[in-house]
Amino acid sequence: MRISNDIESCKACIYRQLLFGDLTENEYELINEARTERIYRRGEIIVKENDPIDSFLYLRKGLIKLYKTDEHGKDHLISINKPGDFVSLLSIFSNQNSHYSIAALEETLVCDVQLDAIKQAICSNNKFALRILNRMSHISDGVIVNRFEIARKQIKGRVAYILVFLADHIYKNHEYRMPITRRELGELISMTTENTIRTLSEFRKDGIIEMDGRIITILDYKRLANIFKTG
Amino acid sequence: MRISNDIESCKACIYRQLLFGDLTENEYELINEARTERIYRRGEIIVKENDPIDSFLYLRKGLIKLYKTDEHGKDHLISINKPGDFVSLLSIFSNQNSHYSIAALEETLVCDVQLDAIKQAICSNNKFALRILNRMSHISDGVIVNRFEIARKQIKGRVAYILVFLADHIYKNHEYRMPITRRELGELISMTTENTIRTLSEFRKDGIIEMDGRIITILDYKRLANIFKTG
DNA sequence: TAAACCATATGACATTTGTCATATTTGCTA
DNA sequence: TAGCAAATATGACAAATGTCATATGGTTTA
Repeated sequence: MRISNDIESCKACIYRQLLFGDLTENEYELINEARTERIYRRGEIIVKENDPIDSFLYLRKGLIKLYKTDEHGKDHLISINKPGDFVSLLSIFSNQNSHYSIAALEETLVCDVQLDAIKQAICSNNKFALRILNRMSHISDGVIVNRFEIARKQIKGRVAYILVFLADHIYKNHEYRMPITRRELGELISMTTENTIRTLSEFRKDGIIEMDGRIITILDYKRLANIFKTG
Repeated sequence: MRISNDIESCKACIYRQLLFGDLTENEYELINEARTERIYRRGEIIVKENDPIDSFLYLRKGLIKLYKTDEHGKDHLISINKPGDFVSLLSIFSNQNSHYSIAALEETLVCDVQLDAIKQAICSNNKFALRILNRMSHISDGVIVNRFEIARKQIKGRVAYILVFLADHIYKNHEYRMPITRRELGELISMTTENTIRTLSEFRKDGIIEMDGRIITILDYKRLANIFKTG
């Protein structure tokens, strides 16, 4: 991880409008002074489970995984998030330590705002408070619906769901570089690595996808979407 | 469902302190005027998936299930909640329709506050805004951790998890009347009704629990907790 | 009160998923 | 660049879970 000094960049940041749009100049300056920018490389851990929460984090660029580690040391992914999903909101404001870990899946730019500054802004600006509540509703709903969709499907439906999720929501393209290993994909859908690989191979043999290492190409989107719908 | 007229009751309500404790008399009166009390019998639906959200709901008494219905008409339970879990917060403030249904598992008293009044209180009282954020963090964290615990276990661990959850969190007793059918229990742990029943029978044969219809008695809490820990 | 329906229960068997073994390829580091 | 560790891949078999059939008891409703 390295600290960035590109403080000017935030004047053009999408969150300036999306999240901080209602703040006055003064309030915005307050936030900005409590803010640091950090760059993480693939694989680096941004937050570790049980870390105390004293910052409000948001992604400016990149991709992260949210996960928990069980008592045997096995990881279980909860979600994959891109900028726009304010993941750190989930445990924030509960005055507790984080229930989750966060790690970078690719080069990721994270903004870190001291929680006290955010709380101050919430107290001085009511529209901002409502925006935070609104974002939080969206994010927790998204995570719960995702986990629900996975829980009720069998392995083919689960793999198809993730492949379509990455194509539609993350990369907006039928061809993309898979951001996680097969093992992590298994950890995301609560299946073993072997069966996850087998299912991908099956999709390849059936002509639904093409695989060249990490590069995935969805050849028959309709069929894939149907597998994911019927479970 | 019937409307209650027991408006006086809210002076002694636990939420008066827990959630509304920071409000001024005026703000509290505003909330109170936008409030209705409803009583639901076991089985009645409180909120239906896709209903527009225009109220802030909280349970005063009783027990509810949060669930989604899939395209085949099969229900999937997301959680079981008692007073203190403000479930309606989950989708609220997102300006959307509900992603979930809510139904009463026993006679349940629900307070319904017009969302506009809540928003007004958030805008006029900053401490209240932080309280709402705090509650929301807790609730969504709770649901996500629950789903995570279930996803990573096999059927015995899942059943044990729910039996312990009901004993420790809901009834605070090793003997209780199971609030859901075996089918609903299966829907909660994402397993078939048959295998859910089989697992309960196995626990009974092994002397871990006793069953008399709906009445469950945990005989060997230690062993049950161990099954739920080891998966 | 009888009939219909649903919840509980269990067996037999099919299907899905996990485990273990093994091989090859990829990517990282000394 | 060689060597090592991890990722990808596949087969054989074991274990877990689902499906279908059937039975019984309880509850609701005509």
